[in-house]
Amino acid sequence: MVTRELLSRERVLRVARDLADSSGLSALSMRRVAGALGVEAMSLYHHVPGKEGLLDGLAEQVVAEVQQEVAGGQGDRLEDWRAELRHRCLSARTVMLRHPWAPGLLSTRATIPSGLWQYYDEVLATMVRGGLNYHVAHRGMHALGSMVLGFVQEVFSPAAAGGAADTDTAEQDFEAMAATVPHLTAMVASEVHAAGDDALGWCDTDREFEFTLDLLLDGLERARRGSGPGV
Amino acid sequence: MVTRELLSRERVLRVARDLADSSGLSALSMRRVAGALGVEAMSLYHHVPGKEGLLDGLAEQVVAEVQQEVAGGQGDRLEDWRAELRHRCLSARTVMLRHPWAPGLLSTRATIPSGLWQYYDEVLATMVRGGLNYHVAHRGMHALGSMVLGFVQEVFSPAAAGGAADTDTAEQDFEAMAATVPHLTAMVASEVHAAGDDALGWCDTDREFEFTLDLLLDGLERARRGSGPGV
DNA sequence: ACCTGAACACCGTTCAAGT
DNA sequence: ACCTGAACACCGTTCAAGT
Repeated sequence: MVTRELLSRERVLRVARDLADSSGLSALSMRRVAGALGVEAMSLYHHVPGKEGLLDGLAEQVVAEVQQEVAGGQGDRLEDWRAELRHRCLSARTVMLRHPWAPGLLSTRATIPSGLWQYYDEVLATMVRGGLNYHVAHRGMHALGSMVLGFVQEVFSPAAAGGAADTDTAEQDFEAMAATVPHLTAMVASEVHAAGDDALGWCDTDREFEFTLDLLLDGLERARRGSGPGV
Repeated sequence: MVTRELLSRERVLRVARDLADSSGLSALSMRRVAGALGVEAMSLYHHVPGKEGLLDGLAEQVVAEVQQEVAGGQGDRLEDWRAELRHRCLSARTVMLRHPWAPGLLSTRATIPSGLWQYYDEVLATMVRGGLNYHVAHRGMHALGSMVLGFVQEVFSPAAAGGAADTDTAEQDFEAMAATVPHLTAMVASEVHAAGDDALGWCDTDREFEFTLDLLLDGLERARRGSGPGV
């Protein structure tokens, strides 16, 4: 009889990632992952809270991989904020090309992978360091959207996943947030204050959408006139 | 006994859309759709080629709905290309807000909904009419990406859906394309010619990604200096 | 032609049982 | 504690049978 390596959350997620890489997301079943580990499907439940939990773990793993890629590409932090964000987007993109299923996975998660808060806080910090005020930075976050994750989409729309949006969360642990994602917290505070009484309007998605749209259209107009980024 | 309305592809798709609206994409099963129609699951196969075919039909239906929204919003074609594209993006967006599952569905289809070719041809035509040459227009198509569909993502990455990319299709029915999507055909021809010997490089996705990225970063830099679109 | 019942090969997950 | 077998409630789809 062969001494089998012990099962673990890490081992389950690693095998799941490899299976997705080789056969696509749709081939990811509990039974299939278990099979690849030489184990019964039910054994997975001791290391992962069900299928949805496994997918959440996979999403977090991808975010971590992006962070590694960003850090690995260069030791020092780039001085120019645009260069830094550019590096981040391109690094993220190589990760997404490695895992073509990742954008689809990330965009359908009902809950945001925990590591992503920190990631976005870093993106925001880069903008603020570059001299963007919170308002412009806020729009910048929407505009770059999931470009900082290496693909183009409004990353998380829980409604799309079939779940209801949880609007309370943001306020709920506001203080806990301040410690771990200081820039995001400050931005939200600043934007809510600027919105005045209309607290719900602090993140007017329609307006963000139009901002991004105009950014692109204006850029294309400049390219048309031959003064855009290297064509 | 009740005289039952005859089943039809249209009726199946309509009920499927309503079911997705009310319960999300994950609730869409052949058995559930059939149940909503008061019929057995197997009956659907006479009007729709399986589950995947039903989802394809749903995707086409959404594209058609976008076209209707674009046309309904205004009788005449807007004179300014930017205003026209802006109208298109915002119209598409209201459709996506109506069907939150649509972006996720569209982005995971293995084959492109047929109506979309025409739609994109119209977008391209608008750019060309506006004075963008094919090269800039090509980049514009990538930059606006799925914004013209009301959400932000590189729309179709068949690889993400678990299927292999079909690189032959584009050349295969090139001549048939010329009739139905003249602008797209002309653009492809122009870009392939410009790429010279490196025929594979006519659509260098990496370069398109960077172009869009720089468009956004440059726009944000302008906003930082206070000269961007209305902040 | 259109619809159906039974059947097949899969799912995710629960639960009581093993070690 | 960790893993398992059997079972349950679901899937998509095939196929022979009905009308």
